[in-house]
Amino acid sequence: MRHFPPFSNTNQPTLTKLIISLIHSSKTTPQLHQIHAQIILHSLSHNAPLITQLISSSSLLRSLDYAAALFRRFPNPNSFVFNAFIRALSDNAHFNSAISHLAHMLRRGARPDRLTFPFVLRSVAALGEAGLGGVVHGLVVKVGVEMDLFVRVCLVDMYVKVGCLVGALQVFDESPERVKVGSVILWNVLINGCCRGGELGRAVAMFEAMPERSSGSWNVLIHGFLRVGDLGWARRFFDRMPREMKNVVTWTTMISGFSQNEDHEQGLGLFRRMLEEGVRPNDHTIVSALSACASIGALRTGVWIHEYISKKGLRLSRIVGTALVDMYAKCGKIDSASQVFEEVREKNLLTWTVMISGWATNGCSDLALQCFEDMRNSGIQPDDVVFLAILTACSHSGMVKEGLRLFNSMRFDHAIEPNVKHYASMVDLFGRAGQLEEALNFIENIPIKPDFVVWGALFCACRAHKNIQMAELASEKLLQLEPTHPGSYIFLSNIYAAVGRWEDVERVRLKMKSKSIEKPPGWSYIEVDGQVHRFLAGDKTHQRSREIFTKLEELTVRASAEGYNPDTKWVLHNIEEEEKEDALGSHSEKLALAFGIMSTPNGTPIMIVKNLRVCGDCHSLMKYVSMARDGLEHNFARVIVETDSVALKHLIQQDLARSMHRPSTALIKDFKELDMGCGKGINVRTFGQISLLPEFSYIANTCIHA
DNA sequence: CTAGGGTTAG
Repeated sequence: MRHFPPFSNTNQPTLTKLIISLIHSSKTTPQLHQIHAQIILHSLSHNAPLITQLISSSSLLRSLDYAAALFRRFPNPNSFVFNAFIRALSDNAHFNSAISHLAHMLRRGARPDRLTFPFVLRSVAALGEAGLGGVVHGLVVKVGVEMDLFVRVCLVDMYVKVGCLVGALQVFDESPERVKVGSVILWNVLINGCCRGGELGRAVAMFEAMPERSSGSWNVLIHGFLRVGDLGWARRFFDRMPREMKNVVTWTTMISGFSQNEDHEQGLGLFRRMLEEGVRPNDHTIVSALSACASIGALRTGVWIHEYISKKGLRLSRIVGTALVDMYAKCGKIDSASQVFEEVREKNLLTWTVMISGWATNGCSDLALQCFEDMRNSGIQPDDVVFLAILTACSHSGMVKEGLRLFNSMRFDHAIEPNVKHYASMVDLFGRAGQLEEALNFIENIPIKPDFVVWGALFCACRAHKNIQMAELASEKLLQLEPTHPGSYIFLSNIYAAVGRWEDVERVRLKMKSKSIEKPPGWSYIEVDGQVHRFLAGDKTHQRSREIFTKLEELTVRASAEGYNPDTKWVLHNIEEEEKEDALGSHSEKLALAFGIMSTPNGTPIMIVKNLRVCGDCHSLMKYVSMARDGLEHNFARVIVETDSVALKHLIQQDLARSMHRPSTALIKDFKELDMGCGKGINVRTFGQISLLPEFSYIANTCIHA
């Protein structure tokens, strides 16, 4: 924009219109600066419409500081200027400020109108301030704009979001009939409110009663069912929804909803169907699909989505890029993750966090630390989550000093108050390194109440370093904190088993039984030709069940011929169940792997063991991985273990992830076996991801490369 | 006299 059109002989209204259209077409803040300069040159800086437009455009371009400067310099802002600025504040999450500018507006004698309240109400909703909501509602009535549809919609929405369904219903009921009939959106907002308030029955009733329905109504209701985990009803309404009404939002809602309810396969199935039906995915869709891939380790599907993005020439946005990095990292393809990471322009904190924890969980602690340094050098301020990732990297690789340094730097250099997860990570850091006294001392000095995970970390360290007194102390705490958690008993039993106190093992087992605490069954997934199959222990429901069992028998025979003897020392014996499973030889992971081997003689079985609960499974699992490798021409198998068992996390982490860092020393027993099974020229590589957060899933990948 | 807009995919 070197040359401005000759303005001298243009009259003012035309000029204003011209400049407004120029502001509209601006794509960057510097362009706005140029236009602003011209506005000043033409003595138009008191022109309210122009400044209004400049404020909203700079807000759109994320330059709130500039918008604020424009607002402050404007001598007597009228309601237009105020409205634009309040909206800018609300759009940029400055909710308190947005609300206080309404008061400011009243003091300055600018009259709020039907376009002021929506953004103030949105801010109130975001803050969840029910009391403030009532005050603003009062003002709406006082100013006399409560019959405006836009305002009403925002009022209802506000009441919904501050958790006041009664208020929302009241505003809706008070709305004149013509408004209710004419406005689908008012219904949608209220149906959404009923869903959020957990009143699904009411939501359906309103849905059936409304005069006409557009896509949004269906989407809101389907989303409501998905949010409460009712996949069945979500599906029923989705199927009932007319085909031409299903838009990107509908499909994305379904994909991410199914995935968030742990049905990642159906989520991905829906994604495929969506493409078949010719609906174009957007960033939201891609991210949901990728996150489903990451959860179940569906690498092939993930790669396919990556190829789809490239093929369609879609720009690798920051959010999609971040999702891709995460997917590759969680599927164990850390080199691909790193490659994509380099391609992402304008990385933000999340992008860096994903990459850093990717390095950390894939066993590359020094690269994680390096990445953290790079992030700081690029001027991005770390938060509590990055620190958790980086502390994990330290504890995985035995860098106690570095971990302690970072922990202190977090508090003193960055003023980030550690939370319970950081404390757990520190206990893990000391404990893993064998500094048990330091770990215990640390727990005793933390300012908040240590939770199950903190004591669990100490316990696992005690077990690893065979300190039975401290282990008993820890497991006592665990039992106090979670008396019904099977893990509490398994912990205690394990430590007794480790030192051969079998009568104590039995005592714990009986105690557990008398309280009828049981471990829930584990299940396994395996991806074959991009299709994910799921198995339970002893599962005979698979179409090719007979073949699978035959294959499994063949593998079992071979395993024992190779001298495979399950080491049950670490297992909490649930005799009946174990015997049953062993007799059938049908642990879920064995079934899955047998199926994988028989289905992909030349391919890459990727197996996912889900919700694994018993420590011993890990052992047999490793054996089967090595067998899978034997059974494959390509000498490559991948196993992903997902569990919420703290004990198992630590076992796998110690047995697998650790040995990666010290490949030459102290290979754990499982590992020796695995190593032998692999034979010459095979490079065994393992990596584990540990999360100390119980709500996070745990994934350990094992790769055996030729 | 005039500029500016709402719900649903975390």
